[in-house]
Amino acid sequence: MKKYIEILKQTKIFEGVHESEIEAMLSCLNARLQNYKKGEYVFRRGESLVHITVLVKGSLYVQSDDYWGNRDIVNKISVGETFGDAYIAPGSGAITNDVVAIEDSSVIFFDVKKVMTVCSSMCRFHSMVVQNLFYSISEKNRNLVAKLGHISKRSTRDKLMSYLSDEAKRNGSSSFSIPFNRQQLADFLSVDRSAMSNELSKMRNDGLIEFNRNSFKLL
Amino acid sequence: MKKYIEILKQTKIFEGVHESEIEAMLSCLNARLQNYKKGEYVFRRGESLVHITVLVKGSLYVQSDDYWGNRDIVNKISVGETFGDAYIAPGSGAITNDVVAIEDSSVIFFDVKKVMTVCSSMCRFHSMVVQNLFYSISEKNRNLVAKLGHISKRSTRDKLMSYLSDEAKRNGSSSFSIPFNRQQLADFLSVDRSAMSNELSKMRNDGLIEFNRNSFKLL
DNA sequence: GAACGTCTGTTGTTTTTACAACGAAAAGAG
DNA sequence: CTCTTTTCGTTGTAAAAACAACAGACGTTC
Repeated sequence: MKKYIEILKQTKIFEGVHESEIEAMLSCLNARLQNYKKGEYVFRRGESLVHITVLVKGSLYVQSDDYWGNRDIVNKISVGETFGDAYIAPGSGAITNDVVAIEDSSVIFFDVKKVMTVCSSMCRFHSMVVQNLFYSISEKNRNLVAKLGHISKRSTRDKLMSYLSDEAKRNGSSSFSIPFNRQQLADFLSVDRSAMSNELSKMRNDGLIEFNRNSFKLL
Repeated sequence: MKKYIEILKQTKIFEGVHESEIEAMLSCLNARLQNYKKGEYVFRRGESLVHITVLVKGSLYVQSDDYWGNRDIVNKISVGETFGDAYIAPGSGAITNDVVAIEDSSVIFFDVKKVMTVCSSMCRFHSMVVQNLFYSISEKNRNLVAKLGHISKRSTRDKLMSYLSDEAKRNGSSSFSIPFNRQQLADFLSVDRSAMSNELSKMRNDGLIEFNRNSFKLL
């Protein structure tokens, strides 16, 4: 597990915590490392979470399938990010989405009770980690609101424009790449893939955008 | 401001903090009370937030209007709830929604720096309030995910079923009232009001639901 | 109780999206 | 390189949603 300290050091929840202190916290917080093969489930809908989880290798999707097989990709988790944070508060109930490995991945679990309960020796780090958790979930919250902003647009074109202009702003450039292929983007925006492809072509014909595969440019 | 201590005591972010301690914190955290008439804006899109805000009287909508006047009601704020939490972390940027009073309302502002910075005399309350804030925003996060679950359904009927069954579960009964009129519900689910009304009628004809105004029953 | 404004349900029309199916391009495997 | 699989764009058709317009129910005010 020690080989991942370098990665943990760069995560949001350990921001401001020294490397040596992280190492000390690994045992203090009952840290546990778990590996997953591509396609394996880290969490399944309905489970209760009692750990703070950090992805230290690979990548994950937070997704949910409805009765009819429509897949909604809620989020993509990259190395250094935590996930499931929203469900570690008491009384949160079970998680409503699946978390699945897109590639071979590794996850570190921290005992949530140990993190939340202030002890005498490490108060400083505990309160700092809790504060970092707050900032982290704040950011996720804002991302969810942003996604809601995209999806709640009435037409497919507006959804695309909302998403693409948001990505352009995030990248600070009118040219950028997106982390989705067409099917994944369609799932993310909750629209039909072919209809979306069609709409993208129309937008290109209308001189609004240029694109090639997952590279886009706003005009 | 003291007359609202009873209300603050029952809020999530002051859970576990004694009444007398809250009173002490009011001045310590630079609390400020502000009143709003129905229709007045508490926050406008583009502002930067530097306060933790608690609604102590009335009710608010978090909403956003797009260029074409389509209104998306992101959330309804009731007495005792905090709002804007997600934007008080450093580097959050400006808020993306408006917050407007539905009726005459009162809001208490707390200095976020004072809350987040641990001082010597009141560490215990500070860390508790930060933890409570974390739990609070966790809950909002889950609500956003739930709303995303509704909206990302493909058809209007599925959106309604998703929302109504969620409300039924929340109320622990197949009969319940919703806090929206038709237009507001349509805005919440990002669909057309008349089309939604139409679909509700079809669902009644199909024996799925009964309803009268904002009272619903699942069959 | 009469007049007014708001909310809700209904209908017909237009526009948009979903769906299904297919060929071409790209990526990957052997 | 060749074969296979995946991804992407396109098209026609069917289904669904948006839109516009209106009438009845309900509430409020004077």
